Amino acid sequence: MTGTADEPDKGAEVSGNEDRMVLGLMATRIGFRLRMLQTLLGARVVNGFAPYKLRPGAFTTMALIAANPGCSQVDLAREGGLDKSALVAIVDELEQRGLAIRGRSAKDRRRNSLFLTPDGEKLMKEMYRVAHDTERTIREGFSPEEITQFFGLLERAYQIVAREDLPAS
Amino acid sequence: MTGTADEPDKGAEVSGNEDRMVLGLMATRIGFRLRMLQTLLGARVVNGFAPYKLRPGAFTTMALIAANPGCSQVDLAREGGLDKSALVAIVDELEQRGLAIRGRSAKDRRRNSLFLTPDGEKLMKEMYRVAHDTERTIREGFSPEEITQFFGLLERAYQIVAREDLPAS
DNA sequence: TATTGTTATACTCTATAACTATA
DNA sequence: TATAGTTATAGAGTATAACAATA
Repeated sequence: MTGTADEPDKGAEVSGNEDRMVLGLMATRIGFRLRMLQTLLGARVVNGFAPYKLRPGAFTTMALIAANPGCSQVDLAREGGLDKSALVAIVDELEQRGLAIRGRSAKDRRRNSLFLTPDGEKLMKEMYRVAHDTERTIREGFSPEEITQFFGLLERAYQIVAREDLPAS
Repeated sequence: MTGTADEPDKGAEVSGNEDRMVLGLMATRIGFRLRMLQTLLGARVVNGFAPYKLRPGAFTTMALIAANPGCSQVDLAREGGLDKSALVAIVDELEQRGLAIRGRSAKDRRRNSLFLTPDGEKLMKEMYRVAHDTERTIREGFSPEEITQFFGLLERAYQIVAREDLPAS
């Protein structure tokens, strides 16, 4: 849009530090460290899941349905960090592929009660192994105590933030 | 596309567990815990940065330029987890707002040497406080030792994964 | 031949709002 | 009036490939 590259001070030749990068202030940002690690791991998972031709979120959705048979789509949206509208397409896909079933709740007929089919259970477990394998070397590089610490800190941090975001504080 | 909602077994009324959700297999997935926490923190940061009318990545870019004056755009892309093409728009914006300068490297004239202006330094520090504040209660909920552990584990996990993704293993 | 910066493009993901049916 | 599910749409972010300049 505004390609003015002929000012005297803009194209000036300068010399600065062209060595290895340091993180500076970003080193103390939890969100930044989280994102950097997740970007790398997420790319691996996308790669590993590619053969299954399922959209992102399908595996998480299947795993949560398996752990909570009969749950509703809003339950899944909340727990999986997605919007409820995004879940429609995911559940559509799972149903069309014969991996999940949309039943109707007997108690509240607005809600869908979601279940995995045997095929869905099987595929979910297979994808879990794929996903878990992308983190294998991290687990191998950590001691069992460190793994426990890591999950504990992640869980506590999440609870702190989630609790604050709920009420009208 | 295929809205067949009249099979007898699809709309069947069923009853399942409609209580609180559990994570099941997802509880042991590092990537899932990372994403859940980051989704929450990211929303806070987006919210806090809204008044500045800068695109996501602009703050990270400024902070990394400040820590590495004279760095190039590919340096920033690699360190910030972005594509180099995404950085063009960000640096364009920073330059147009008078927050950063694109100099030309004297050693390698393909490279831009990036610097923050005094205004850029000032704004970057202000935004750092905003971002840091979104994580305040996590830090307050952790002991100093736990904070150190948390960053240490995050850093080690990142190094493990990053090291594997580089060579042709 | 490889790399930096750039542009254009296509694609995906997400966010929003509106609508329905139920409560 | 509020909630669950659905749909449509617009917007933002990302990835890809191609190109020019330089190494």
